[in-house]
Amino acid sequence: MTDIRLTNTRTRKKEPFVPLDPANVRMYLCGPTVYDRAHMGNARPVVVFDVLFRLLRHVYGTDHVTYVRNFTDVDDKINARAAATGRDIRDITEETIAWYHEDMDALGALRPTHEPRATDYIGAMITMIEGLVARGHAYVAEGHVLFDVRSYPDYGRLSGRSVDDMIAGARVEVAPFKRDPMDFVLWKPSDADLPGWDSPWGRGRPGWHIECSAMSHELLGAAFDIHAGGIDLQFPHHENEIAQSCCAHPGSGFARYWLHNEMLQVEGKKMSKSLGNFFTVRDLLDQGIPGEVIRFVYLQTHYRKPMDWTAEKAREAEKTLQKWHYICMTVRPSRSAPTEFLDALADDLNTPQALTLMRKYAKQGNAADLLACGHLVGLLEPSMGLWFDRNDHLKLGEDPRIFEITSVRERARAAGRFDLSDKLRKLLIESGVAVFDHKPTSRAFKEPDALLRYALSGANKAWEAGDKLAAEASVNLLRSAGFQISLDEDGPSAITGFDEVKFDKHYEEHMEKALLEAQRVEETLEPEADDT
RNA sequence: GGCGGGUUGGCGGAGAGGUUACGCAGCGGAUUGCAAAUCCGUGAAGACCGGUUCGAUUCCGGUACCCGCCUCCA
Repeated sequence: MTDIRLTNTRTRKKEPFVPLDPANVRMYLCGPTVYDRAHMGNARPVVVFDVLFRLLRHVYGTDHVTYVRNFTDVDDKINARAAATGRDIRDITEETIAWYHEDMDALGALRPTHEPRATDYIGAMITMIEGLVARGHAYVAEGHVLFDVRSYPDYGRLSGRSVDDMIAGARVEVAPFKRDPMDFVLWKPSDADLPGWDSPWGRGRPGWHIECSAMSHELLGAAFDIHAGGIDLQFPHHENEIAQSCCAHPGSGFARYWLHNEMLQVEGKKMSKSLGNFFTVRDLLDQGIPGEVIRFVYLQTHYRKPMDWTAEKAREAEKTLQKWHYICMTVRPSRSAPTEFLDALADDLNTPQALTLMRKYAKQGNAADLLACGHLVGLLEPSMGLWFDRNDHLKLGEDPRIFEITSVRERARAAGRFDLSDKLRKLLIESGVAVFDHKPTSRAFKEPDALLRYALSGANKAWEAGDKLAAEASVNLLRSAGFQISLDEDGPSAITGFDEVKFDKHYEEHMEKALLEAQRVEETLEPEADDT
């Protein structure tokens, strides 16, 4: 069995991963507060811990891993959003959850086993808080219930700070009713305008932190294996979760391995609205950057290092994935990924190393392993590769006409009739098919870009040579294929748009013509074939 | 002020106390009837100052700079 090693923030060490129960490995990831589209930073933990989920399923068995990722759908940010827009809170959270699913699905993240909503667990939170009060770890003050950090000696251990240190340089909110400035709210009163639930302390709502403690307890038990999230959650969120959970369930130990991913930057700077480099996953998807490409970029940086999102990385990733998809088009994945690949992932999720190995397999032409590895990290999946098909990279043979014409071309080339072969190639390219001739064989697939390259360079060359008619012919060809382009005194303009429907129509018409021509060529070749 | 992370060749980005990371770009070459592509080779690094060591980019200490958290934040 693959030995997984993970860096545990709690011990600051890379440790062998030993689950409490190999038949039910349990992990919890802090999910989003649902009031807005997920931004690029939100998506990083989702993707990297999705790889962990996949690895655990691979090692322990698909049915032996329970993965919980919550939705925090009660929070003052949501209330503020509702107040600002006049919308119903439930509308906002429902819509945001649907968006979240759309966007994370696009990134190839598997849905967790459970996606609990905080508002469905208010009762569990109240029970937990009652327990904390009963054990003397929490106290009621002015309608609030507060956690007493001094009652938990290990408070600060996860983040490596002591209560006294924190207070020293701190700008903590010193509410007069707090026994200690670091005490945090478990329950707070709601006025009539705010969402609220009846509780022993009056109508109110939970504070931040308690929802994760309650939900992880309900779904995973008092002790479970992995708790993950962004490093920014280390303090105070995770620290407070530990304090609550360990005090509510003494001796349980709560989560055993704490994993934290480093933060995301954009072009070397912190992502922020004021710098104008703030964007959501949806923004990138809408720009036409496929989710699979975004995922690849995430995986190319180790999760415990700061990651920089750049347009350049996306371009490189897209190129690599194009190549890989092409290589894998006709193969089935090998039964299991190579050991070295699993070892890379098992070594604290070394995804950059894993991708390097995939490059190696691609270079070796080892498509079966490449594909198997891809599936293990959520790449090259049929559902994710849709963008590849959407770009009309259809495999050889998928359109039987391309296959037929290509066969005729191969025979023509074998017979030394390059004139006939070239004629057919031209027809293919003008139809919108990319053609690559190799020694005896040839491959071809539908690809608008091939026509674009061919006609655009043709138009430019003709224009420079002063042949306006030829330039016009090339431009017209492009137009007929759905490319928006104009021709004026300065020559051909840049492409300003692409109409896919128009292209498909163009493709169909030209393909029929090319097929007829191929049949004619075949007749020409026939006698020679018989003579030989 | 406290806590934590980072600093690798033109760019991205790993591992390993001593041996080529790898990818992109560059350069050189091969191959190809043409187009497109493909293939091979190759230079280049580890912020700075000390220490440990036969030997450190890799371990230890310090300095500088960058980033994050300490207040809602993935």
